[in-house]
Amino acid sequence: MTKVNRELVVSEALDLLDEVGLDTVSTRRLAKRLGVEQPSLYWYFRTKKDLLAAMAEAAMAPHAAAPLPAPGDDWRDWFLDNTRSFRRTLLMRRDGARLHAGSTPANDLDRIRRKMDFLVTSGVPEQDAQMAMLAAGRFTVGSVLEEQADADSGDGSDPPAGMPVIDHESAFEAGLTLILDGLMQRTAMRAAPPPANGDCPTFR
Amino acid sequence: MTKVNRELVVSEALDLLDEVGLDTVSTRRLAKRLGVEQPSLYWYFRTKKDLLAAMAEAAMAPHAAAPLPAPGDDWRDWFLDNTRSFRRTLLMRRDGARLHAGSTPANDLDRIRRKMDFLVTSGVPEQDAQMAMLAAGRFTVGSVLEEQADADSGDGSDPPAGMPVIDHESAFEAGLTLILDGLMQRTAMRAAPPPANGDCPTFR
DNA sequence: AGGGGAGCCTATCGGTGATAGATTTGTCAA
DNA sequence: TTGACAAATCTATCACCGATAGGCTCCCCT
Repeated sequence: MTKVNRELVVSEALDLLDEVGLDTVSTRRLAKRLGVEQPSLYWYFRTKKDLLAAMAEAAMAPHAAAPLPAPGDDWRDWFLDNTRSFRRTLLMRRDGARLHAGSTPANDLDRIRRKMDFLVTSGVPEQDAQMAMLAAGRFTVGSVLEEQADADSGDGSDPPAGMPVIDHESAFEAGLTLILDGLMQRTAMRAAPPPANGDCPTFR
Repeated sequence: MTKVNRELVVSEALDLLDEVGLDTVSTRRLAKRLGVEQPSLYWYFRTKKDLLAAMAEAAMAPHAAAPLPAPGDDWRDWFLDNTRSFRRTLLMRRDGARLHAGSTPANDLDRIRRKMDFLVTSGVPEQDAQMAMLAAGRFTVGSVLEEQADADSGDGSDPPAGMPVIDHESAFEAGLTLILDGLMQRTAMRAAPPPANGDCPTFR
């Protein structure tokens, strides 16, 4: 067979995840798919949690590969796009949010710092920038978690009895807008305390 | 023994959860604690997922028992307190957020409607109110998920190497403030489009 | 040539959720 | 009083799971 290695295990594990869902991913199923016996996997990973952590990190590759903000970019647009990219990446894999939340991901510190620096340079107070990034991330995880939970559980019927069915995309965009608007307000308050003209700042 | 019943099973299961954590809650451990053999539990619950769902609902009792908003209340204060109550309830049980997120909870439709009506009556546009409630809930779940993940995984060392350690409570309050500020801005925009006087609306 | 590690194997362990089917217990009617 | 019937619990067993112990094979480097 085509030589097993750590990367291949993770890649095949992610494909298996898409096929059967997180609860059904087992070392035996994965081993069978790799044409190998189950204990062999323990050569590459000390424990299943380690495997899941590697899967979680690999699954986030698309978001991690996204270009960092350039100096000229509008920080508001970037904030929106960055959060959307995070959501899209979580949605790419079945149970992606659960996979991500289940592992304490080794944050790419340097990347985060670059993003923070960009916001601060753009005029966002450091504290506010940090809190907003955190909030947007947690809001996104919570959102995708529910979205994927809905998709997983049966889904083959008509439960919305009197409850308005909500579009996940719209709900996400609405929440994200709330966060950004809140952040802009704080930013504007520090930057230009009393707007001279008579109208409320619209922020583009 | 003191007669087993469905409620007792759930109650004892929640105590077990606090002691050993979600991953270690097994039907056998629970049975032993109840002075009963493992298959007996299947008289009360068709499946373990059903048991977990019942646990999740019971764990939310404190939040569900909180008083509904009264007509005179300030909707901003209520929005904050309601979200805080949700968070506090999730934090009361070990792995409370995972337990909650794992089950598609049977929403108390009537209660939600009452809350929505309160916001709308207070002058918040219905669409905005709905989106903000949703956003706050998802942000809260995401926040507590990470907070409890931190608490669970080891915790016995010094990982913050160069990364600023963040206080969960502060981070939650900051994010919640962002959402509320965003919501207030939208609300004010609809209610009083151009503020006549020269200063930006501070919203109390 | 052969030492040694990388890579995989077999065998097995204790634990898990779940089912089948017998057995006890409690209650109410004949 | 007895008998039926259902609620509640039991024993026995399944298939599967993550993990460990220890052995075999092959290939590279000296």
